[in-house]
Amino acid sequence: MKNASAYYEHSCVTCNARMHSVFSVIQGDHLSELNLHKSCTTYKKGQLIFSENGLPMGLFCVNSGKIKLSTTGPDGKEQILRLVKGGDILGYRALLSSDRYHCSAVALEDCSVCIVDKQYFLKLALEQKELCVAIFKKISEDLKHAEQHIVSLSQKNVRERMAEAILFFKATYGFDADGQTLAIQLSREEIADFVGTSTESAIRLLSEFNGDKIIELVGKKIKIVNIAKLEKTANLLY
Amino acid sequence: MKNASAYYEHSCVTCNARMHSVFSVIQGDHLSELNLHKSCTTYKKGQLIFSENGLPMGLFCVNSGKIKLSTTGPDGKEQILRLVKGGDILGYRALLSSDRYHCSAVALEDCSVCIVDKQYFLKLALEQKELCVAIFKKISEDLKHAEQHIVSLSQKNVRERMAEAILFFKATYGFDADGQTLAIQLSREEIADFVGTSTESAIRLLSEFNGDKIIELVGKKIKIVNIAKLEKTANLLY
DNA sequence: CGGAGAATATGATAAATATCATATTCCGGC
DNA sequence: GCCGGAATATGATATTTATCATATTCTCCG
Repeated sequence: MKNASAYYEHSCVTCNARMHSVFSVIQGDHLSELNLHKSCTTYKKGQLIFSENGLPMGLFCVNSGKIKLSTTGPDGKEQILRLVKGGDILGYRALLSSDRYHCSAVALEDCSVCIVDKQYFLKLALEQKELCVAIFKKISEDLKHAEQHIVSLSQKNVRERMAEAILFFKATYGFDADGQTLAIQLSREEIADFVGTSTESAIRLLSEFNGDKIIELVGKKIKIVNIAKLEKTANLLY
Repeated sequence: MKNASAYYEHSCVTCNARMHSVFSVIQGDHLSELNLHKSCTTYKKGQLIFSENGLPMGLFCVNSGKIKLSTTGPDGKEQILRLVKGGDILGYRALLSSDRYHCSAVALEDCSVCIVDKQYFLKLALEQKELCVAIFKKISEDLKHAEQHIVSLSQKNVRERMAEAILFFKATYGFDADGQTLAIQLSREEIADFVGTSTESAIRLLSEFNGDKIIELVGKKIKIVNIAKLEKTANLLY
């Protein structure tokens, strides 16, 4: 894979993704100031954006593309912890707690990402109350999701978790134009690393869901054909 | 159990627990102001402090005592998500994200807790930068712990998770005066609800660890007699 | 002090899931 | 277009863990 990241120009003032991000509350002069403290980069599919144990140099703002956040377990197995899309911020936890990254971020498809200077972001977060509130909300949501994930891993079987995962992929990335096919393509291994199961079990479950007419497997893509049954299979609480 | 909570007096200015909390950064006039916006309550062992789906009315600051944060899974089984002690704050996630509680808080032993007025806390958090930073750090740490819990549940077996849980209890609450016995007493069911296993499996594992001379079961209390072996059994990464 | 219900303990069995083995298909590079 | 390695698929088996059953012990309360 050709993996050279490329610099490109993109203004915060006109940025579309910003409007869906924590920075949507920033206006006027602060916005052009923000623009002066960031640079833009593109990443090719598969490329590493930052790495477990690394020190954060800035805050990543995803302009477009999909990114996985994952960490390596004690036996070297990957665990996918979060999935990120345009409008999301990335690497904020390590930044806000003066910690190293505990996840790696890898592009799931070609991405464009801005990097906001660390000091400037921290200053802005403390000065702009609306931004501060937005960050509180963002991190609180991530904590809530993580704790819901804990409950699922702890109390649901693999079949339920797989159904839940498919619904989560849908909630996060939505559908292709057909309104049925998931707009994200993950390998079976990646799905297993999110669900918390073996690759073979993940493959088997997807194949079963296919047989049960809950989903259809179109190449590597997943089409949801019976969402009611999928929700029932997921044994949802929330 | 007699469960009437009692009001009592306790000043923030002289509060010992405060020095280990996010409010350690508050000083001078702000401190006496904080004192005017809080009230103190005691809770008996087993008493509910707040409840899943409830609306937060204020921020809880634990003065003394131990508290569990747990949520109910899809089939009614309890999941313990966090363990809290003196100096910790409680209920901040719902407050910061204008959400309802997604956990219940129950006293594991007699507790004294202060409740800071919601509006005042939010105002103070946005005005006092040091407090804001402390909150960022606190919530970031909780997110990190939650994500480490996800990795364990996903990739470790019950034996490893049980060993890890015992080490976590030790890290959170420490030992009794003998330097070996865990200072927290949980039922086997509560341990199971933290580890993510059945009560019987939890009992069996503890009994096995006892047989392996890793721990000793002194009544309902757990004594760590071979911490090196316990750490090895936990298959730690971090 | 005694008895009832809960908590703990332990064995037997069933169910869920991982692991191992082996095809089959897919896909990028030549 | 075709080759080789990776990804996907599927069966057989082993392992882990939950569930069910039944003692035993503890604890609280009258």
